Amino acid sequence: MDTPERNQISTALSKFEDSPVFNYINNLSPIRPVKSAHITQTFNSLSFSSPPSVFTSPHVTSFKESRFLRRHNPPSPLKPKDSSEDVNKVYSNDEASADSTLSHHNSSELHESADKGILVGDVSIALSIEQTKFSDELPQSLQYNCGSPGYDPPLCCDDGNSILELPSEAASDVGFVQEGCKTDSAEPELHLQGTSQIDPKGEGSDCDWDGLLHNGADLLIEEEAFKGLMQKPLGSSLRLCDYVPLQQSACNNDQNVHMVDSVASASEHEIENHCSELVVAVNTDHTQDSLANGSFLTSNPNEKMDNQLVSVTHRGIRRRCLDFEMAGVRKNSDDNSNTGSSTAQSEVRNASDDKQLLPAKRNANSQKGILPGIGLHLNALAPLKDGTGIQNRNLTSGRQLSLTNSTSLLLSACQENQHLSIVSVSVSSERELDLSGNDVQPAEDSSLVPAYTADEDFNPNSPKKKKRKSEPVGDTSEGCKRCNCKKSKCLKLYCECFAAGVYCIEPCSCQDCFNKPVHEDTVLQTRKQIESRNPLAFAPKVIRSADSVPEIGIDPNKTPASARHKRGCNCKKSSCLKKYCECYQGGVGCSIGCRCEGCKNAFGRKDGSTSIVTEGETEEETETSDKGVEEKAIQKTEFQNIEDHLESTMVATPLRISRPMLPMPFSSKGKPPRSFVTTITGSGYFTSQKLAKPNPLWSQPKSFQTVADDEMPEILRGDSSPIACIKTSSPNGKRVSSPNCEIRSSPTRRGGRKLILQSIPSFPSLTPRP
DNA sequence: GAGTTTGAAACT
DNA sequence: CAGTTTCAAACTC
Repeated sequence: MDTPERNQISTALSKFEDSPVFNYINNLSPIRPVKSAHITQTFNSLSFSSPPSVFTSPHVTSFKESRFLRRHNPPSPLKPKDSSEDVNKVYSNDEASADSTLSHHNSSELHESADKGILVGDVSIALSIEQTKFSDELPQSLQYNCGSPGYDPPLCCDDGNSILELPSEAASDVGFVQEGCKTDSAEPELHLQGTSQIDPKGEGSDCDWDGLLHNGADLLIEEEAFKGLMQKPLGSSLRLCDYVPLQQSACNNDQNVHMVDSVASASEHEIENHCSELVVAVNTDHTQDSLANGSFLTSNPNEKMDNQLVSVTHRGIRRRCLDFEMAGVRKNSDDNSNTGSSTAQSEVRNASDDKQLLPAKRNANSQKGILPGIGLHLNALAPLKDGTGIQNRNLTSGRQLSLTNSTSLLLSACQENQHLSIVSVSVSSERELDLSGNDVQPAEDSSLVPAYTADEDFNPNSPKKKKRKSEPVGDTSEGCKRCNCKKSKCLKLYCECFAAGVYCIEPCSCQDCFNKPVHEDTVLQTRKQIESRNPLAFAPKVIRSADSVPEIGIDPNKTPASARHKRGCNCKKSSCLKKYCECYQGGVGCSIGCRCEGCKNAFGRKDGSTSIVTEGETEEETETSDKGVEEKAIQKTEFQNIEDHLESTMVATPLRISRPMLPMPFSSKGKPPRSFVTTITGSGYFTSQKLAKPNPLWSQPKSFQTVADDEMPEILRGDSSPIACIKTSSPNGKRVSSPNCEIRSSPTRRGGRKLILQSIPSFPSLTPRP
């Protein structure tokens, strides 16, 4: 049974990998045939699982990783490490000493693996390719882990094997393991852990664990969560403890190990989804395990063992918790960090931790980034003009996965950005690519420099922030500076940052700002409220088809103004010739939807004469009435297309928290224009915040084109109603462009087929909420 | 930097 | 839905 099952299991695991979370859930159910999971398989599965977890909460992994990194300063060189191991380490760290030995290996390995795993997860989301890579790597990593130089990989392998081999026990254990592992692919980890546990590896790790425990709130949180889980399922928890000792006492306790793993994995899975859920799942797992391994439960001589178990469980929990925590942790961290800079805070924490722990900040960052992905990125991104730059770098770096890269980059780049990175990641690696392309493009180049600097800064972590602050990158300076809200608490659309879906950061001069990661909940709630009123509230105000000219499939000419303001302006005194006019500010011509008086918008007048300035040309052309009509028709069609894209994209993107803010150099001040610009390209949507100022008229005409690249703060989007994609008529009857749906501009916006939304004649049905 | 203008956002 | 108020950016000095 065992051996054959093992094979099956392995295959099954691979399957699971495909849909880790779901699989995991399934696995949780005892239904699944018990399998002695092969270590390798488990590893693979783990790796795979991680990706799914990523889906749930990629961020979490990142955190874990970061933590691990910290912990592990020493070893992690092994790239391919089992996430499981890492996880284990983490958990072990929490608890401790006994596990520590194991944790060591694990930790180091975990770090890498975790990172990878995280990355994988992210990647999986974003890129299938990356996933594949990870999967590939994972196995290797696992191997490495097992035999990883630093750590005692072999042991793990052995353990795993032994476990598998174990007959009766193994069967039961395996079953558990499988369940747990399955989803997370924790098996490998478990095995590793078990092995590690068995072996004294952990010793070094012990220290790490301790450090981890100390490390940070994250760890603490995890631990707490873990503990809570453990405790809740008293039986299970006890079991764990018991098991642990047993394992130690009884070297073989593969079962125990399995148990742990299973639990951990299960917990992890759950964690990914929800902490509470995780806990429950864990409990269940434990119970099961305990049931299966009654002996283990009973025997728990050594706390260490318990620790191990706990650690193991923690791992799973951790990850999930991490993910889960990410939000919470972030909050916490944010709170902490917030003191300094809201966005940076979390990053800082992580960074600090990471720094402490290890050199591989990247990983940590990436990890962090992943976790945080939830939401905050906006800030990170925003401040960045850099964001783009970062992404680019990532891309350029071509590290593992674009996602990972992006995440890592974001993280590194923007301390706060981690969140962003996540988002971006979630979106897709493609974006990054696109971004890179886009970013690279024109306008931002100028900004890029600063951005890069910022990025670099980010990499260094702490320095990043400083640099940012200290260095106002050209664009960034502006970008950095965002709002100056005094009464709105930055929780209203008055606040540019909030409106842009970005957290306020240091550069902001706002007072009583609540638009910080610390107040993420508040921010999200507020957003929801606002969106409930106006689904497009956070949508880019200006939808621009990519630059009309280049892009197109559509005649550039036809697109008078490359873009249109979603609602249209209502200018009375500015004649739409000043930034008071959102249309003008957005570098787009006024359209029929505008209620402006005396429109003289250089980009195009609403009367149709709108000078449509082809973006490239920027100049307004006098309108082409003909064009106007055609455009409208086109726009409609395009719009629909766009909507489709948006919808698809929206759906795809879990959270759009982050918007990379491109630092658009705006006019003199250089602040990004209020309105976001959304460019729709065939490839994707990007919404840029204000950053982009398309207008040539503006300080930077290029920005326009390039600007489009800005990604909307997807975070917000995510939060924001999915509606975004949908075009809706504004409440006012104004046109509403799909805000959220940001189409990622292809790397080459221009080049890409663009859907030009310009003026949207009407958003008929789609408008969800007028 | 302070004050004014402007129009969007929010409120009624 | 319209009118009013609030708000913060844009602008001016």
